[in-house]
Amino acid sequence: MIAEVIIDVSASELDRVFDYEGGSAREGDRVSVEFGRKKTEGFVIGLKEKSEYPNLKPILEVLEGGIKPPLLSLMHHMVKRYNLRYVDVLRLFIPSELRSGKVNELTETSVSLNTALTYEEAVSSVRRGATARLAVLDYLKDGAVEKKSVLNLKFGAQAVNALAAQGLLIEKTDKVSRVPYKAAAGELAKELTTAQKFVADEITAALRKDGGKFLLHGVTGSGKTEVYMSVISQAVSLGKTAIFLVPEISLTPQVMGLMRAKFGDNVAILHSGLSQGERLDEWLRLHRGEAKIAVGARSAVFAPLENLGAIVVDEEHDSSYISESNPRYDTKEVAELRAKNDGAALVLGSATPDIDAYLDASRGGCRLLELKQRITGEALPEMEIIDMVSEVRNGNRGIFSLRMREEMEAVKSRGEQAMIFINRRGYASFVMCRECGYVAKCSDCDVSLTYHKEDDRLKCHYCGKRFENLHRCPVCGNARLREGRVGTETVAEEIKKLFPDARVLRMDNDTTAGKDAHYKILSRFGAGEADFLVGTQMIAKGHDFGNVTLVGILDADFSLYLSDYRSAERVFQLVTQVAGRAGRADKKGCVLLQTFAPKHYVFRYAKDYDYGGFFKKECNSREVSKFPPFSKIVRVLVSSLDEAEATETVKNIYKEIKAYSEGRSGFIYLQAMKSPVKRIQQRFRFQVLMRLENESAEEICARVFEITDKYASSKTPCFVEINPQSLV
DNA sequence: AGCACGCCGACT
DNA sequence: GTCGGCGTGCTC
Repeated sequence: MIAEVIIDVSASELDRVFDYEGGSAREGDRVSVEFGRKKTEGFVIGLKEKSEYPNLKPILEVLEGGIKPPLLSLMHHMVKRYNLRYVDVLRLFIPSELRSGKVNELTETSVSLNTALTYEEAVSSVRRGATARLAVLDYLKDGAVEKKSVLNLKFGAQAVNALAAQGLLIEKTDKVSRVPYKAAAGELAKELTTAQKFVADEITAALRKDGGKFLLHGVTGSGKTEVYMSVISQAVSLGKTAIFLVPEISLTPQVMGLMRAKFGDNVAILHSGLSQGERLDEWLRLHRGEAKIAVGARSAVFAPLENLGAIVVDEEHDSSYISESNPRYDTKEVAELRAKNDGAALVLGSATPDIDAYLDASRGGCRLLELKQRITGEALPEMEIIDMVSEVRNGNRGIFSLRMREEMEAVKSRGEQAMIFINRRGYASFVMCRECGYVAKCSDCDVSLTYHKEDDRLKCHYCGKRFENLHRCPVCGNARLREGRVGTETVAEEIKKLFPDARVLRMDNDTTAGKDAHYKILSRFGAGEADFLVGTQMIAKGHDFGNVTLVGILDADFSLYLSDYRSAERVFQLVTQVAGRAGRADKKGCVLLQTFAPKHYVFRYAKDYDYGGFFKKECNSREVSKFPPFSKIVRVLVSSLDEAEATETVKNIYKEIKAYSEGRSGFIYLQAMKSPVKRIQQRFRFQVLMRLENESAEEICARVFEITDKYASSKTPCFVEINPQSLV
């Protein structure tokens, strides 16, 4: 047999099939081959009888960790759908630890008495006075099996090794898995409510047949998690496997604990927070079929499982499901493909579904299931919109409205807690000269710098570069500098000013650098170590704190006016989610939302938790203006260190697409331009932006892929994004 | 991506 | 005369 091999080297020139003498290799095998005159690794993606090439080299070795057939078919889809390289997709399927070969599997040797001899015989063959050796034999006399490491520690390695050399002991070496969060425990789900049971039954019924797609729309606190758990355990009890996807940020020990408590060793956790060894072992447990449930962020959709029963996507609206770099893909689309191939049930769950997903459901593309009540039966916390325009008119130029301050005071005096949400980190979002208008900018990116008071430096939020703080304007020398807008740091400081004895915790990208930092901050807050938690969106994700009775949302209009068709949707999702943090358990909570646009429809619907109303309104306006999901936005992004080369390339690409667009329908909009952020990390960025009719998008994209690939080089990479999350 | 082959400058 | 610069082209 001839094997079609993709070489494991990430370069576009090499990303095609090379034929090898296959030997016993099978499809999906990871193999070692000679390529050129170097030994490399590769993946067998196909087998055939004949090759056009006369002298083929042989496959040298089949390595561990091959790709299972379902994933191989997924690879083909992804390569085509997202215009990706085979290698880049294949690499998603295999943990990097396995490819590098740097991380080894852990082994453990256990020791017991050689059963061919009796204890007495063993003792008699040991020199008298060899107390350590006799002690070892005594320890093992009743047929005990003990880890060698333990015996070594107790009696000394010398004694143990000597006995083993004499043949008095039997050594047995096993592979052991490093299982993360072993000790983690969570509260097991209570019995399902009627509503939960109904929903779970619907999904399980499909799971028994040939799958199907479901959108589970459930208000915050309606117990979606219990439904997921029930579905997954049904899948497992039918002898199938399951994947549970969560947004990047919510992969906390709490979630693990819950999963471990319910499924024990049957669940494997795949995420970046694990040590390399743990990651490899968890993956191998799935690969070998020792674990049947994979939990993780988006890349866990590629878990090496066969016979899938269910894929659950929690918080399906979350933007972390879309990979925006390197191999770009949409996890939900991939999950749908996988589910379809395996006849599995796909469950997308959210309190604020993605407009696309909800539209799909309302058109019958998938089954809509709803949970309208909180498990506790309580109402959702009351939301109050505070008009900051009138606040300013009344002379309050501070960060907090009067109402907010009162409520904060009240919460504090009752010994309860508050969460204050602001969607900007740092202290000031820009530093500007009052005299000449100079604004401090990053040297490598075309963005203004943010002042961080904590380390008295200016930071670039795009590339992370840090700069000395300015004390005078570098252009005119003026010392009068103005700091614009507030961020998490400013808010935290302001609270301390207002309530000098308040304990304030801050949570944003800057305070969560370390491993598990998220969790640490949240658990400190949960333990009542602070009265206020100030944070960016990361505080919004499903953590329950019973003592939180106030949620304050500052500057809720932050992104409403960005030229992004999705901004209203994002604000709605965020506000709803943040609001859901208030008043769980037995205490009534309230949500205060400060905005300069109190009449905006987003807030009107968010206030009443009226997702349906919002959806209708939003859908209408997008249909009228022909924005997704009623069209596709496609962008070709070109970047280069050399500005002239970048412009040249964009022009060429634009010209070809333009020529192609003429005399054919499907283009709503087509234009070449500078990217909104002209430079990032020293690279100049230009783009061709287009909006396409849904019907012809696929065909046009295929052509756009071709054109783009023609002009892409390593010096000036070009890539195509379909419905990008942000147009930066 | 590597690595070899191949054609022009400064070196014991 | 040779050692070595990295441009170009190939890898089943």
